[in-house]
Amino acid sequence: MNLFADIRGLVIDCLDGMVANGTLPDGLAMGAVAVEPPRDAAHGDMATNAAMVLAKPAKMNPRAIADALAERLLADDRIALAEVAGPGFLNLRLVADVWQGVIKSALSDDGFGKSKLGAGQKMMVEYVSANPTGPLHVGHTRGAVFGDALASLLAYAGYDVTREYYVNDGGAQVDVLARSVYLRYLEAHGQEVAFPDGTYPGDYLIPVGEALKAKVGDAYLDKSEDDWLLDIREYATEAMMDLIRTDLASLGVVMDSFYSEKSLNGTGLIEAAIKELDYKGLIYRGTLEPPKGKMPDDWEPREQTLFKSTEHGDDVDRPVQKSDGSWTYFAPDIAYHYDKVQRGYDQLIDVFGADHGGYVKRMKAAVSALSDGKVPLDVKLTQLVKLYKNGEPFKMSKRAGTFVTLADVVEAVGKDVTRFHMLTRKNDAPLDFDFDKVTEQSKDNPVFYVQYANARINSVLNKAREAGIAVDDATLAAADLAKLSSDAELAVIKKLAEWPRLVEIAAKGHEPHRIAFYLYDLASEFHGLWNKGNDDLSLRFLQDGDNATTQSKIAMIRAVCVVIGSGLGILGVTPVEEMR
RNA sequence: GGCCCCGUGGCUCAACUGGAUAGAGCAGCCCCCUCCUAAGGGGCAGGUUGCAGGUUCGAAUCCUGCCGGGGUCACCA
Repeated sequence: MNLFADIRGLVIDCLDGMVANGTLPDGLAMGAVAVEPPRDAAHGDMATNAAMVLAKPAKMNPRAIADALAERLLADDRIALAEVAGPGFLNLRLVADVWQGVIKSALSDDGFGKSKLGAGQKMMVEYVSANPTGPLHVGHTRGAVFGDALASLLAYAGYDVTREYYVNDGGAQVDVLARSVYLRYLEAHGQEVAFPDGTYPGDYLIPVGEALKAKVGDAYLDKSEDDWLLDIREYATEAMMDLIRTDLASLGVVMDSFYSEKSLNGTGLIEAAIKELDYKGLIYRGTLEPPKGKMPDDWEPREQTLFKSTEHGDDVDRPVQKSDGSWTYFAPDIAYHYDKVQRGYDQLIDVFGADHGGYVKRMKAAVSALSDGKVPLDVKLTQLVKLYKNGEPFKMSKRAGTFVTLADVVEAVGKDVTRFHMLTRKNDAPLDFDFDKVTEQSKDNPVFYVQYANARINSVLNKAREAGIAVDDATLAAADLAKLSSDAELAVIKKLAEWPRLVEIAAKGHEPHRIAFYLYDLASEFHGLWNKGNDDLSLRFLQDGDNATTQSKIAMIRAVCVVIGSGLGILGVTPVEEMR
């Protein structure tokens, strides 16, 4: 049940009726007609902009449209009041039992708020995709949390979602990894080793070197790189992916698939993708201009194979082959996205770190070209995470050893806090992460605030059970909900009614942070009502000696609990039943 | 210099994608605990949405130009 969608449907029906009897002209586009919660509760329960959007195309006075529309709406028994306000808004007030029905729906629907918006469209969310050369750090953590919550949100909104990780196991960086592991392997054999520039000196490779020794013994000692590079690369990459999978699991992130870059090499897939572009006339040999304004010292003109990405919105054409004929990094990426298109996805989302911002236009150009503009690609960039400890910012530095990994973060503050906190900001806004503040148990910590609401509800449920009152959902859904008629209670119910609509807005915008903010608002309504019970005993949830009223009130807070559970579920956060 | 993102009370951020009087939290001041967890709630104060134009019934939101902050910029991935 989506009350706002229902009422919008009613508005559209009324407008159609007005077209049918000649009040409105034919052929009006109704798409912009919206039914929204008002910013100010004094304006009523819902507002529609129908009169204002239609005034111009209909060449009519908005008030005339609004008046006629109001008359028709009032004929519906859900509408208690419809009045024209401001520049032509039509403010609606609904009869109380419509609101009370929201609770029934929340307690008995299978997934109140679940939407069919996506209509089963195939959607791929690619995220994390960190190089398999080491553990995940804080930046990856944000991308992982964001991508994962977005995927869950889309699934909740009715899309058929695949979560995929693109494994960059085909480039030079995995050779570097292999050499670094080889050094650790020598070290495991008791040799003194130094880590020259261009190798990874991190401690995390020590156990990999030791494990390699345990596996192959001295087989690679005193051998040239040609003898071991491929084997060790394979071995080390697997070890790193195990590490990464473990990191992700500790965050509650589970991918549907890992797609290997290496699997594109030597299989003709890159060639096929480039050929497809060539077929569309988008591949040519040419020489790029040097970048404007900033001339690299060692710039020299080179003839390369280029992709005419400018025809699909990019600023300059991009090389797919280096001057020596080998593929650039971009080529397998094109092939990978071509594969996504061929696998039949209707929409693609890539989640990148902000440092990949320069990559967005060419990737979109590639997908646009390869799908003939049919498959939209949305690239979401997650901004920097700024770390604080004791209120002081501290920089991450590999050299100084202040390298903060995903595992560090999860260990310090836990999965739930990490996830929720990272979703309380839009993806394109920088995020402060203060190790002390995020675990603080107070109101300025949204994680806690929402969890506390949930815990309070559970506490009341327990008390009710102890008092021998039935509080299972079926009983509650059948309670006499007409008893919920105070303004304070209706305010909570109205917030609940927004949930299905909010899910759709968040899903359409690819904006999971809206879920976090909504949950905070909902918790706020709940805490407010709770406190009103201190002054006005009739607002307390447990009404001594009046089980029927108690059950109706508990039905309401149980509905809050259901929505908090669904919302936290989307964010990947476990609701707590008790604070401690 | 080109491109991308950001600029909203002292601080950190929202604003339902163009809607009504721009909302929360923190910090400040004032109130509310014999009572379902006060780990909470209520109130006061605080704003020319970086600046200047434009588009229209209507702009924090869209367009143009500046200013400031961040990211990124050929044969790296």
